[in-house]
Amino acid sequence: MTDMPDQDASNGRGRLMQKGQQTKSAIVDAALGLATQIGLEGLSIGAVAEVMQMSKSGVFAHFGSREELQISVVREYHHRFELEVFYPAMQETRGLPRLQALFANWMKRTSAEIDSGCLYISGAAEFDDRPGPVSDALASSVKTWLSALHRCVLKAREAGHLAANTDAAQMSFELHGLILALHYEARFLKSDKSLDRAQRGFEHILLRYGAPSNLKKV
Amino acid sequence: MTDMPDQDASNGRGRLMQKGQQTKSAIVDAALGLATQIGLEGLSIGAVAEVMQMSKSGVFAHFGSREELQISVVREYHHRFELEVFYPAMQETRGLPRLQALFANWMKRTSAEIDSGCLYISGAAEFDDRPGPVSDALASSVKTWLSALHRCVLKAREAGHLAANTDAAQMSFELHGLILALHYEARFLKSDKSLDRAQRGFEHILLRYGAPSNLKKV
DNA sequence: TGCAAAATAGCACGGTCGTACTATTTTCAA
DNA sequence: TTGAAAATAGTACGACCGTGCTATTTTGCA
Repeated sequence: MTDMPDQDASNGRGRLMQKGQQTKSAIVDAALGLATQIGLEGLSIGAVAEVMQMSKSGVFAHFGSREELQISVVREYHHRFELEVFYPAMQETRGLPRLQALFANWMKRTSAEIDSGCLYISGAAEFDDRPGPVSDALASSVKTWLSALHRCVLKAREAGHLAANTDAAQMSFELHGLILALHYEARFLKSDKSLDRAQRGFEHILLRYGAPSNLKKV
Repeated sequence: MTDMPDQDASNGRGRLMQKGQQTKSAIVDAALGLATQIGLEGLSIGAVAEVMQMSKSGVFAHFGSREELQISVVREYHHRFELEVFYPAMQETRGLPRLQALFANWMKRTSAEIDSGCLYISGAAEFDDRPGPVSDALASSVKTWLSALHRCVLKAREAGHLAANTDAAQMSFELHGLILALHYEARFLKSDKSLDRAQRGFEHILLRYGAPSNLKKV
C-alpha cells in the first residue's frame, strides 16, 4: 500500500474522490442494495449503518436526512439504469434495431432484478400515494426513461420500420405492460416462463405495428 | 332504536353476527382502507385503532397479531374483488363475451383504484421478498384470479371465439400486463390516457388471437 | 509536520411500533 | 335479573426509528 489515493476511488464518472465522497458512494451503494430488497420506504439509516459497519450518526451526517438518502438512492438507480439499458442501445442503428436493443436490455435488467428488485416498480407502488421529494425524484426518473422509449418508437416509425399510423404512445404503453407483467409474475409469483412470454409479447406488438416479419433476433 | 339486533349486522353473506364479529368486520373494513393507501406493510394497529376510535388493545384482541390482521385484510380484498370482477362476468355467456366482461370489470376496478390503490399490485411489490403467511395469502389470491382468467381464455378458444392455436397463458400474461400498465401510469404517473390505452391494447390482443374483428363493444 | 477542517462516533430525546398482562365494561343467555 | 363470558380499555415494556448535540478521530493541505 502506498500513500497514493485509492485507484478505485472514482464514482464511475472519472473524477477522483476524497475520502468522504468515497464513503458516501459506498453508503449509497449499500442503501440501494437494501432499498431494492425491502423497499425505499423500509430503508432505515440504522440498517444501512449496520451493513456499512458504521455508526448511525456517521451515515446520517452524509445526507442530513433520511429523505435525502432516499433521493440519492433513486439517483444512483437512475444512473445504473441508463448505463445498463439506455446507453448500450444507443450504439445500435436508429430505428427498429435500436428499439429492439432497448427492449432487450430492459428485459435483461428486469430479469436480473427478479432477485434484487426493481426500484421503479416497487417505488411506484410505495410512493403513488405519498407526494414529496422522493416521489418526485422517482417519477421524474421514470418519465425520463419512458419518454426516451417513446422517442425511440417515433424514430423507428420515421425510419419506415413501423407502420406510418403507429401510435407511439400506445405502443410504449403496451411495451411497459409487458415489462411490468414480467416483473410481477417472475418475482412475486415465481413463474419461470415470464421472460419467454415477455419476449413473445414483444414480437406480437412488433407485428401489430407493422414491423417486417423477418425480424433479426437479438 | 330498539333492542333488536342491528339490521346491518351482516357480513354480506347473509348470516347475522354478534357484537364482536360486527366490530371485527368494521375493523377489517377500516384496515383495508388504510392498507390500500399506505400499503399492507405500513398498516399499523395504532392507526387502525385511531380510525375506529378504539384502543390499540381493543383492536389487537380481535386478531392476536398484526400478521393475522394483514391476512384478514387480504381475504377481505379477495372477497370484494370476486364480487366486483369475477361474479358479474359469470353472468355473461361463456366464451368471448365473458372474457370481454371479465377484462372490462377488471379495468373498471383498476380505474376506481387509481384513488384507493390496488392491494394485489402494491402487495406484490411489498412482499415479493418477504416470504411468510401474508405473502402466501396474497399470492394465493392472485393465483386464484389469474387462473380464473386463464380458464376463461381457454373456454373462449374452445367455443371457437379465438384462434385454435391461441396460447391461453401467453394471452393472459399480455392482459395482465395491460392492467399493470394501466395502474402504474394512471396512479403513479397521473396519466389520464391510461384507461383508453388499456382498452385499445385489449382490442389489439383480441385481434392478435383471432377474435372476430366486428367486436361487440362493452 | 502541524493544524484546521472534515469525517465519524457516542449519546440522548421523543416518538411509534407490536404485544404481554391486568382491569374494567358490555353482552347475552339461563 | 343475574352471572359467566366476551369485548374493550389501560398500562407497561423493549425495540427501533430519525435526528440533534457534543466529543473524538481522521484526513489532507500549508
